[in-house]
Order: sequence, then C-alpha cells, then structure tokens
Amino acid sequence: MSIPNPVPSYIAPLIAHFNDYLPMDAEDIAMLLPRVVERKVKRRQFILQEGDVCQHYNFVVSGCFKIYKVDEKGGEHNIQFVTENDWATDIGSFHAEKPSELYIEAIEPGHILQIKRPDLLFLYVNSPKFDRNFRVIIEDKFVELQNRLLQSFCVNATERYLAFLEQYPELSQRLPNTQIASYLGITPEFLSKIRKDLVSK
Amino acid sequence: MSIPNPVPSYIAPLIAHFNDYLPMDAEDIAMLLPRVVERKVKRRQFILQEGDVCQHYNFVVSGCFKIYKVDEKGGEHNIQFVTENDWATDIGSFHAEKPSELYIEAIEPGHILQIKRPDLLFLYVNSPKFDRNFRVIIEDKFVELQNRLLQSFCVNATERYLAFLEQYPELSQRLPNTQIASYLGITPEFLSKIRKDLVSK
DNA sequence: AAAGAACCTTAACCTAGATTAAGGGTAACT
DNA sequence: AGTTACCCTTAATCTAGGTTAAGGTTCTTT
Repeated sequence: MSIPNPVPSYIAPLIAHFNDYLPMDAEDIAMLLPRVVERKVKRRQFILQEGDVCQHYNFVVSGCFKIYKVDEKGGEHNIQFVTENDWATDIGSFHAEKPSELYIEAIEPGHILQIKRPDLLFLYVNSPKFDRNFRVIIEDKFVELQNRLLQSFCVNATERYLAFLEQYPELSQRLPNTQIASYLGITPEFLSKIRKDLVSK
Repeated sequence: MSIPNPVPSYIAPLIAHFNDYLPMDAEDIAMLLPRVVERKVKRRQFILQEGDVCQHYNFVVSGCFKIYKVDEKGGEHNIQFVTENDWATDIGSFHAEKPSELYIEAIEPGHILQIKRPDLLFLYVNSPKFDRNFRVIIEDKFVELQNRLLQSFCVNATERYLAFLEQYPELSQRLPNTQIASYLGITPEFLSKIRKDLVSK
C-alpha cells in the first residue's frame, strides 16, 4: 500500500496521537487517511445535539468543546471539556446507534477530524492496532470519569474548584466561570462566593 | 494447541462472557486457561484495599462486591456494585501500577476468577481478540459510569432511588439500604425518609 | 459606535439533604 | 441461646449550596 506524499498536514496531530499509544506503520496510516474528514467549527456550533445519533468519533485538533446534558428544568450540566488532541464523542450513542441525551458544542472556533462509524468498524476489523489504541484511550477516559465521580461524591465545592484549578490551569483561564461552575456541579453565584472567600483568606 | 478436556467447569462463565462479545476459538481458550486462577471469597473479605496496587482483573462468578472510596472523615461512598458475570477491578490502579484509592469488598461470599497483569498483557499481545473484547467491555463500563454521573448531576435523590429500583430490581432486594444509600450519594436516614414519603403517596 | 447578549458579583432568603440522637428489630458469630 | 454488631426508622436541628433579584462590566455582532 502506498501513502499519499505528502500526507495532508491536518492529519498529523491524529497520527501523533495514535503514536503515543501503539505506533502506526505505513499500512495503518494508508488505511486511516481516506477515512478521516476535516471539519471547521464555529463558536457555539454543535457537533452533536440531543436526540441525534452520534455518527462520528470526533478528534479535536484545535478549539474547545463542552459535552453537556440539559435537565428537565433547562439547566445545563457540563460533563466534560475537550481540547486539543482529545476525543469529543458520545460513545454510548455512537456504538448503540441510539439517540443521544447530550450536546457537544464548540466554546471556541476550532478544527476537528471525524471518523464515521462504518469507517471505524472497518479499521477495527482490518488492523488490530486500532482495537488496541482505542482500548487504551477509553481506559484512560474511564479513569478520568471515575475520578470525577469520586470527587463529586467525596469532596465539597470549594475543594473541587481548587482541584480543578490545579488539574486544568490552562482551562481555568480559557473558560468563563459559568462554564466552570456547571462542570463543578454548582451555580455561578455560588462559585462567585467561593472565589471571594478564597481571596479574603 | 490442545484444550484440557474437560475444561475446568469454574471457567465456563468467563468463556461464556467473552463469547457475548467476539467468540473465542480453541486457541484463545488454550491461551486463557493457564492464566486464570479461581478464588473463593468470604463475606467482608477485601480483594483490594486503599494503598495497594490492583494486581488483578477480577471476574465475578458468584457473590456481590462493592467498590468504594473512604473520604477524609471516614465516610464510605460506593461507586459500583459488581455481581455475577461482571468485572471488579480498579482499572486506573491496575494499568498505571499505582496505589489504589479504592476498596473492593465482598458483601456476600462468592467466587472470582483472577487474571494477573502480566498474564493479561500476554493475552493482549498474543491474540487481538482480547484487545477487542476488553475494548468493548470497557466501552460499556464507560457508558454506565457516564450515565451515573449524569444522574447524580441532573436528578434529585428521590428520582435517583426510583431509577435504581428500576434499573437494578434484583440488587435492591439483595442489598441493605445502607449500601444503596451510599451508592445514591445520600445518608441512610434520608433514604429512610424518601421511602416513607414514597409509601404515603 | 451602538445595542444587545453574555458574564460577574453581592446579598437576602430558601431548601434538599446532613447530622445527631435515640429506640427497636434482625441477622450472625460464640 | 445469648449477645454483639449491624440495620431501619423517626424526629429535631443544622448547613452547603440554590434561588431570586439587581447592578455593573465586558464581549460580540451589526
């Protein structure tokens, strides 16, 4: 199999990302290339809306996305922020081909790389490296999610905020406090109070 | 490769479990067999304690386990119950070989099948089916965990309790309310109140 | 440049759920 | 068979965080 030369430059971050796990050879890359589509996303644009089936694995090349759910009263609850070199997908909806309960929305303009379900299944069947890499990627995401659940159970809002600042110092600059509050599971008003109390100490 | 005939009967549930995903052939089973150890577990026995590295993937053949974290004040927070044909492992600790923050404890006496880290890595390297199967298993677990996080964010305690009864009718019979309360993120006293209010309606 | 939309903060008041305490019931080791 | 440990419930009191409302500020879009 031959690789287009040069490989389109927008794909480099994705290949680099896979190489962090099990390095890809020329054949893997040749298989991957025609199955990846680049897409530009504007601020506030959705790449997934409640009720739609999540059709793509979305790899974020640039920009910042929020994955959130809207409750019965219309309140938004951020479950995850996704930035450069990470995946923004509703895995449940994608694999079960069921309507999603989630929204994925761009907080900043950005670029993503999309792989469609049949294409990803093709990759899984034709090169075991993709099974391996996505297994490890999802293990990492599982651990991240589990830590988030543990924190929301075991730690109060002030400490969750401090932990967030420590774990995501860059995000805390990049995001409005309303979004951070939603991620922490509190109101913007209460976050404001926490911030005031922290300063006055 | 030849399979011991008969295959030890205690292993049947594990093979059946894998067959739910990508069916195993004789070679896969031959590879798996010598790497699985059966273990009997008594009520209240730990298969993982905080501070220890999680050394095994534990498949539950019978019994019921809780995975929980102890907070700074000594309170226990159940993050998951594990029963027949499911896995009870701290994936983060296992893969990173770091001390766990979690306890895994038997609520009932039971049997588990254990696979050690080097053995699982061997299986991953020597048959891509294991990568595939564990990828899908972990995807399912990720979705389960994500739904749990969504619920704890978007839904109040009464509705979470009702959802628990609906989703795990069997567990709600099998477990004391103290354990269910801990899973729901509330105190046993408050669960008691919820139950009373539900009855009086 | 103006207008609107989103964001941040403060403060008074409100509520879901925690805490403490106490009594009675039930399961499990000796 | 007895006793210890766990479990369930009720009720009074308390608190972390929510709600509402209002004023000021800063982005965004036209």
